[in-house]
Order: sequence, then structure tokens, then C-alpha cells
Amino acid sequence: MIKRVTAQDVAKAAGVSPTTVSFVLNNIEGMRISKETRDRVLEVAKSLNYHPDSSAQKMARGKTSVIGLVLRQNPEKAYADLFIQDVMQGISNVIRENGYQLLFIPLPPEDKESSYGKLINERHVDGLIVSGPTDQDYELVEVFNEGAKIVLMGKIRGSKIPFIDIDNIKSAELATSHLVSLGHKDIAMITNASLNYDSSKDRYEGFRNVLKKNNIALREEWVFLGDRTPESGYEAMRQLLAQKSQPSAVFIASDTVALGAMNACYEKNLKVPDELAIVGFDDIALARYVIPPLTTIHLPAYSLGLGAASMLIQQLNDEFIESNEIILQTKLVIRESSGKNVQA
Amino acid sequence: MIKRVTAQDVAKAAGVSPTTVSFVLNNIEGMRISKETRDRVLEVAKSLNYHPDSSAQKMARGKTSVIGLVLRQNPEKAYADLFIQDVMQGISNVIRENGYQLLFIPLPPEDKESSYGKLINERHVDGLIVSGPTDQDYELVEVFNEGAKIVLMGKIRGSKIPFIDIDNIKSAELATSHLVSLGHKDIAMITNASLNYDSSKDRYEGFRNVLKKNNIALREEWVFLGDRTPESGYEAMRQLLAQKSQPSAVFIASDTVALGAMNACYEKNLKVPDELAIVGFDDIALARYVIPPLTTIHLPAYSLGLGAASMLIQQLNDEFIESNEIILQTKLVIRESSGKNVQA
DNA sequence: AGATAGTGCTAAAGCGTTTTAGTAAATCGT
DNA sequence: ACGATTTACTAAAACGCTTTAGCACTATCT
Repeated sequence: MIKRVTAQDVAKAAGVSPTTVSFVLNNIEGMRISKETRDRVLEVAKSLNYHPDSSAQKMARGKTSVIGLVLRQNPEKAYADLFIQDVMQGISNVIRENGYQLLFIPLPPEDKESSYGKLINERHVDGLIVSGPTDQDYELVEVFNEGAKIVLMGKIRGSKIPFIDIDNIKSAELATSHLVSLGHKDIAMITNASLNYDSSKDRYEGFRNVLKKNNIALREEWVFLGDRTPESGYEAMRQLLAQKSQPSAVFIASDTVALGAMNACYEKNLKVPDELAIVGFDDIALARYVIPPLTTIHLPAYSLGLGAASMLIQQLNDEFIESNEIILQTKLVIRESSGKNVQA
Repeated sequence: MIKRVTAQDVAKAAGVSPTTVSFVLNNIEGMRISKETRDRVLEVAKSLNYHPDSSAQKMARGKTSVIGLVLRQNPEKAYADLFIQDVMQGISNVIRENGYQLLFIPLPPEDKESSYGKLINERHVDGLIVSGPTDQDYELVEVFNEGAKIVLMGKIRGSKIPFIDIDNIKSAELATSHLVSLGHKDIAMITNASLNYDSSKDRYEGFRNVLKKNNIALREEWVFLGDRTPESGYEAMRQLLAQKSQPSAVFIASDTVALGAMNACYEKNLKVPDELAIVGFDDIALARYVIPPLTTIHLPAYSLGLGAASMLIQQLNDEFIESNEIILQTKLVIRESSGKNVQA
């Protein structure tokens, strides 16, 4: 193993103290360093190929400059949910500007063992952005109350943790209404995830609201639970298509799930949208390229990431927090999968 | 900010020295600690909710226990290339077992400024797995020669860096041969990425090899460059379809790119596979759910990740390295997009 | 000329662990 | 009963940086 070049080495070579090296390299204001000395230190540092040891900096500074993005999902699903990609971009942009790094942390829901606590307490991260928290995330609330810096994407009812989210109920209403306005009366639904997730519960509620308002009876046998994967959509659709009586439309609360569902239709030679209209949710990058292109609810994933990161950085800087609760707007994007008016 | 609980605090509360606390918590063998003391320390640590500061550990131990996965791509493309998901799973499984963490690092090719050096020298990571290195990655070779622990997924010609890869030439031959054997003579190609990447170059070469062997002339105007995104496939296909003379089949060296291309076909109302046969490459999780399901080259992404991680960990442990160069097998997966025999 | 302020730098403590070298007490062998 | 071992632990250094307090010197003011 090669000997590391330390600030000591630089100091010695430049004929100054380590203190001065630190001042120069970190551009500390208020500390007067002559231009000569400054230049010399800079030059020596470069010629020795000096890089400060980040762990030592963390120690000395008392902060890590790392923020964690925790996905409340199994690793394989975390990577499979395409929607998270845009979110990460939004986050990345904000935090890089502020000198932070992103640590990507899949945290399976069954992994109860004090994992949030570890992340914070072992000082791996300064703060956390938590995507898709569940009802049962008691520890998260606890850790937050102990002073941890956290922002939620999604929300936990009854907690004081700042969050950024969309109005899932309204958005699902938007999607379902679109189907109703096209003349559909027999509408099925596949959720995005299990009902432990608030987002799932709310999207389901929005769906039911619209049915009720239009005096359409909810048919429980037409409601299936997805789990954010194409597989789950495929399976749900196969079960749906195996029933005697069939809907003319289905609202699938996740584009990723819809992908699988559409394949099941293809397999059964069922034409989308002519024989079955489909509306998705998320507007993942791929939605536009699906065959047929997917009508869906556009969710501002990039802005969600951006907003969450900004809120977290405000917390970390102990700045005044403008708003603890941000709700972003969604919109319906009409492509082909929902088809034309059916009553024509 | 709440005062951290340190090993000192635990030591004091348990009536022992910090040394003992460390011995107990790390289960150091050879150090004799009585069961009583051990239990007491453990209990106190738990009751005080003690968590060792990971930065301090890194400092003291001289290692970070973090390994970096660097994607030689722009952040947005890094997340968009679906193939990487499976790779990450393979890596995650190995490294978790060995007590390492994964840091996900998108590193755009244009970012020349000594980035590999930073990662290693600033001690963010103990070692690096580099996916998709390019020809021009001089710094990588340099850093490796200075003693950095690195494993490549892909390869750099002429370097001694251990790598794990597939035989891209042979795999592309496999794909192209399939098309030829179905009776196609007019075959186009869309690459997975720019030809700066070895994988691109090799897949292109395999494609040409088969044409040559079968006395089919290569038509340059039927060759397009993809960039791992659906967008690039969509654009390429539109250009291809705008030409006067049309191929009957196309080999697209990336499933993700193929997704976009297929959408362009749909838009032009061109039936896949009847009017245009398509073979992809990668066998991403979604390939099976595409409409029509995609014939493609299955690439052992999970094993690639697993192998890379294992090789790296061997290096880190200064273990005997069984093999510096591993080539994994691929296979052709025939689904629907390549269609039936065309001469029938 | 003496007090005051400003300039350019450094010594040393501190961050929270791990680890080497060692010590005191208990046990053992003869 | 005395030295040799073993047992159970600890003191202190080390990791590589940041930061506070302060020192010596020069310039400025009255």
C-alpha cells in the first residue's frame, strides 16, 4: 500500500504549518494569507497530488456532507421502479450544488431492526430523504423527534416531519374521471402497491370517489394489488381476464405495473384501447414509448426530488423553513391507451 | 444538536475503558474479556443507544468499507439504462455479506477532471467497480498502477486491470445469425452506444462478421448509433423508416434502445415482426413484457455484478486472485419480435 | 514615543475510534 | 513458596484533518 500524502506533507514541503494548508485549501475567509504563500501551497499540493482524506474531514468537521435517499422497498424493486430515476436527478442537482453527495439506500420494509437510527447515529449521513414511508414507520418519527434531519416524499399521518408530495386522491380522481368521461362504466383497478402505503390507499380512494359520484358500483373482484413491478401487473391482468364478466377500462396506479398488464392483454389478444382502455400513473420516461403510448397521470418526479432536497438542505443549514408541507400539482397526459369516446 | 453517545460514555457507564468497549463491540478474538464484563458492556451500549461513528472508524481502521460502482455515463442515462439494475443486485449481495456498502457514482465521460483519483485518494471508497469504461480512460489505468483496487465490467485494451465481461463479438454474431437463419438478407443495426465504448465497437463488429460470412453487403446508411436511451432508438428508427429502401430486420444492440425503436414502428404502423423483425441485446427485465415480447441476447447481468464484486473483494483482501479476466456466457432468447422464418 | 490596530502565520486541542504494548492480579507448576 | 503463565483488562498513541486562541511583527494614530 502506498503512503498517503497528508496535509502534513504538503505543509512541510511548502514550509508552512498544516493550519495554513487547511486555510488555503478551504479558502477560509477572515484568515489572512499572503498571495505568495497561498500560491505556493496550492502549487505544492497539486504537485504532490494531495487529496484531503474525507473521513478525517468528517471527523474534524462533525458532518459527513452525505445525504441518504432511502427507498422503502426491496433492493430489486427499488431499482425496478422506473419512477425513481427522475427523482434522483432532481435530488442530485440540488445537493451537488450544495456540496453534498447522495447515498442510495434501499431499506426493505421487513427490515425492522432500527435502520434509520443506524444511518443517522453511525453518522453515515447528515440527513435523509425517505421515499414511500409506510404507516408503520414508527422509528422514523422517533428518530426525527430526537433531532434527525428528515424529509419525506409521501407522508406519514400525524407526524410533524416535513414532506413533499402530490395529492394522490385528486390525481386518481383525475384519471378515473377521464375514463368515465369517455363513457366507461365498467372500470377495474390495479393499485401501485400494497395498501400499507399511503399513496396506494389514496389512489384507491380517489378511484372509489369517482365511481360513487357517478353512481357506479364498486366491484371488489375487479380490484387488484400491484407491487410496483411489471410482474404484478401481468399477474393481476391475467386474473382479471380470466373472470366471466369483463370491464371495458382499467385504472392502473403505476406505469411500471401497467407495462406488465398490457403484456397480458397482448397475450390474450385483447386490443388496447379498443377492447380495454387503460390509464396509468406516474408518467415514467418510458410511458411515451409503450405500445400503445400510455395515457397517464404526470407526476413531477424531478420537482419532487428537487423540492425534497431543497427542504432537507434548509433543515441542515438550520435555515428558516419556508414550508413544511408541499403539495405538487399533477396533470393528466392523454396518449393512446385510453382510447376514444366509447358511446359514440 | 443532541450530544452524541461515544464509546467513552459507554465505557464510563459500564465502569471499563474505551478499549474494552471496542474489544467487546468488535468481537476481537484473542482479547480475553470475561463474560460478565462483556454482557455489561453490551447492555450499557444498548441502553444508551450507542452507535459507533463510522467516520471515526474509517479513520482509525484506515479503510472505508465502501465500494464504489461507477457508471461511465451521465446521471440521467445511468438511471435510464435498465440493465444496470440487475448488476446492482448481484453486487449488493456479495458486498453486503462482506461488510461493505455500495456507493453509486455516475461519472460523465466529459468529466475529465481526475475523478477516479478523487474517489480513491479522498478515501471515499476502498475500491471501484467501473462499468462501461471507454478507450480514453487513461486516468483509470494510472490510478490502478498506483495501487488502487479496481475491477472493470467491460475492458480497456492493453491494461492489466482485472475485468469481467461477456464476449460482445460472439454475442452479436449470435443475434445477427439468428436473423440470417430466419432468411433475412436486408438487415439494419442500431448500436447500444457510441463507438468509444468497447462494447459498442465489438457488437458492431460481430454484426459485420456475420454479414460478411453470408455474403451480405453492409449498408452504412442502415447503421445508426444509439446512446442507451429509448429516445435514441426512436430517432434512429424514424430515420431508418424515412429512407426509400427498407430492411426486413434490424439488430438493436440494447433492449432499452429497442423499446424506443419499436415505438417508432408502431407510430408508422409497421408490424413487428411481420414487416420488420427485431432482435435486441441485454434481456432487461422488461424485455419479456414489451409488445411484442423481445427476442434478445440474454446477458448474465446478475452474475456480472456478482463476479465483479467478488473479484474486487479478493483484491481488497489481498487474497490470491484466481483469475484476472473472466468472460461470461450469453445466450439467445427467442421471443416474438424476431418472427418466423421469412422464406417459408 | 507609546498605544492601537492590522497582518500573517502557528501551536495545540479536538473529533471518536482502533490497536499496540503493557500491567496487575490470579492461577499454575514444581 | 517462588517464578512462570495465563487472564482480564488499560494507557496512550495513532489516524488526518479543522479550528480556536494567540503570537510576533509591522503599520498607523495621537
